[in-house]
Amino acid sequence: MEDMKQALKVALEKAVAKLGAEGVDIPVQDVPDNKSGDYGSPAAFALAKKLKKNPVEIANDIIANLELPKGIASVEAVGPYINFNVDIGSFVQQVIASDLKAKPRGQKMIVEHTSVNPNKEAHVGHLRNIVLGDSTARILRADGYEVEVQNYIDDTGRQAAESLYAVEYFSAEYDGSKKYDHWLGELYVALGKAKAIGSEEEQEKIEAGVVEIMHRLERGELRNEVIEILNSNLETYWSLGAEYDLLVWESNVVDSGFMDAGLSILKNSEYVSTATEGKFKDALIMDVSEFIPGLEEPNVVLVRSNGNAMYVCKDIGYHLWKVGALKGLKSEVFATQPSGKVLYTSSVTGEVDPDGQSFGGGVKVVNVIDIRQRHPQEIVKTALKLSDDARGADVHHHLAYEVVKLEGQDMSGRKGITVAIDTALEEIIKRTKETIHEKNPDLANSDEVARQVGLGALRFGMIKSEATRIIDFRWEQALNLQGDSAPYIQYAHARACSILRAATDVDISKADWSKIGELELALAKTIVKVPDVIALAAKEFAPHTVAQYALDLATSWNGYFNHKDDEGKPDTKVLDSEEGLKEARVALVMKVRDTLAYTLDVLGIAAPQEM
RNA sequence: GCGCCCGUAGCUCAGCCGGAUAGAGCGUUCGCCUCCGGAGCGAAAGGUCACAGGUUCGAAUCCUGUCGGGCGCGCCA
Repeated sequence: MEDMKQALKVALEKAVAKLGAEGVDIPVQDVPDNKSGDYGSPAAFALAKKLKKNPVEIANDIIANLELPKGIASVEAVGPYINFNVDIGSFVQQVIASDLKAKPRGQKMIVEHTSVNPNKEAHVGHLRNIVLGDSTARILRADGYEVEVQNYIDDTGRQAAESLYAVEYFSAEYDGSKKYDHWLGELYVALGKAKAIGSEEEQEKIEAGVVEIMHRLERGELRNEVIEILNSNLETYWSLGAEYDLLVWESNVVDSGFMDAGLSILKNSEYVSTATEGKFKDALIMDVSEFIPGLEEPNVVLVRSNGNAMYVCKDIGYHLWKVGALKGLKSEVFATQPSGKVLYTSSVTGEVDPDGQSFGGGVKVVNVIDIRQRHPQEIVKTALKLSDDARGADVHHHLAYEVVKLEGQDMSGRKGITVAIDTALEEIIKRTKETIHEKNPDLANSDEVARQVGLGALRFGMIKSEATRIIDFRWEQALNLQGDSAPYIQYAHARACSILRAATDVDISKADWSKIGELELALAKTIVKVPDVIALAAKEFAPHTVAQYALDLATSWNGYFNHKDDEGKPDTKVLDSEEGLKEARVALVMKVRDTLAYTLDVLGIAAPQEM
């Protein structure tokens, strides 16, 4: 059905060819609401020079030579524009019958998101990452890709070490009175404070303690301690509806030899060399100047002159594995997630691709990482290019998102100036419960619905605008359940469900499509855009386009629902419609409901039937 | 200094691979439940699309420059 524009394009190109202008690309677009026609083309403008005629004349010439494709009722020239009217009945009927979902492509995309340091509770800055990543994964899946979601666990980093040392330093004992990661986060912040205000000896003591923990982490001695934190974090991620295929631990990337193997590969590149003189003497450096603009220094250090590899080498090794240039990451079952999907984890004691799984080796990797990490991401990307991978630059996409501020202020996990995801979710669900109590006190499963609506609102706020926008997290705004929000869309869906509950005895096979009109057509024209919207969002890794579309569709449906005639009386009452029209309208409402639910699902937002 | 991102209504944002009068939400004002759900709908008011050039039949959209704001550019992670 989305082929309508394509069909018009072909028809126009044929007509244009007859006029002596072959091989011209003819655009077909939506017609603005105030003009007559459903689809239109400004083709005449482009041909004016070539044919040496004025556009209005050309438009008429084209129309004279045009064979209307099936489903088009009429064509007219509106000034220089060529506008088409579809056959309303057959168009709407076809939209309703069409499958809006993409076919499988047989290609695997690897999406890495979350990747929160396992040392504290996740906050609303991380929320943006998780929601963006999870939505992107869902969009890619909807566009026909197989998607493997990975969550990278930095188990050898300083942050985890600080938190674990803080427990020791304060001789703290976990008593279960609060969530483990929250408890640990407080100790982490307290340790930072103790270090900042402590005496020199105290600072040295803390530093020595942290370093010792780091060594133990590197030796893998504290895996269980990290798992405890991770489990606590996972509760949060799962509560958001995010799930993963594989946890990849940094220490396992090293154990698997990917870092060394990656360096071996890179050493074959003419851009990588060991400096024999100058400030990088004895260090392994990579010349990135051809690939990354805006650097004063063209070289980046991969291995220090003392022989220690830079952090980015681990990332390079990991990514070479992601794209299939390295193999052999061992893994095993880690947990069963809320949906029942099994989560695997990298592990030295596991095996390569257990249970018939096939991890890694994606045609493309998408990394959801904040925009400040752009530079190291560029280095990884450059390394992939230099690794002789024929697919070149396109294998790596950094989905860079701007930071989240808190009431206009910078957040800081280190200083504890944050709002935890758990807290935000709890608050918004509380607010939603109040709203339900007020508007629909008899709602049966109100707790679950409140969770779905509250979570939806929270997620939607994170993806409704472009990733390149700074988000200012403000409570007043976050707790608002009206307007440009998920509840608005969910409400539209619930309304459609409400009608359909009362329409169970309607036999839609008795629909008389000749009875429907412009109002139904407008709705159908919005519905039919879904595949294009999903495809564009997948191509550009832009979840916000789906969010904006969902709002459009809900608006379109709400407008239809509330439509009144010239005397101010409702004229779109589905169930009060005459025979034939009623059935057609019910069929359309079903399509609206399904499409709203589908787009919400692609955004990871539930569509309750009542709210 | 160089590079990247952002600048559209009072505020928060869509629109940006060029097309017809620049669209929402919040806020303000007015109206709409004897009508399938008012978390909704309709209307009013609110815009030199930062500024200046350029390309084009046509520019919020593409190019150049300027001005504001943010971020990045380490033998840190």
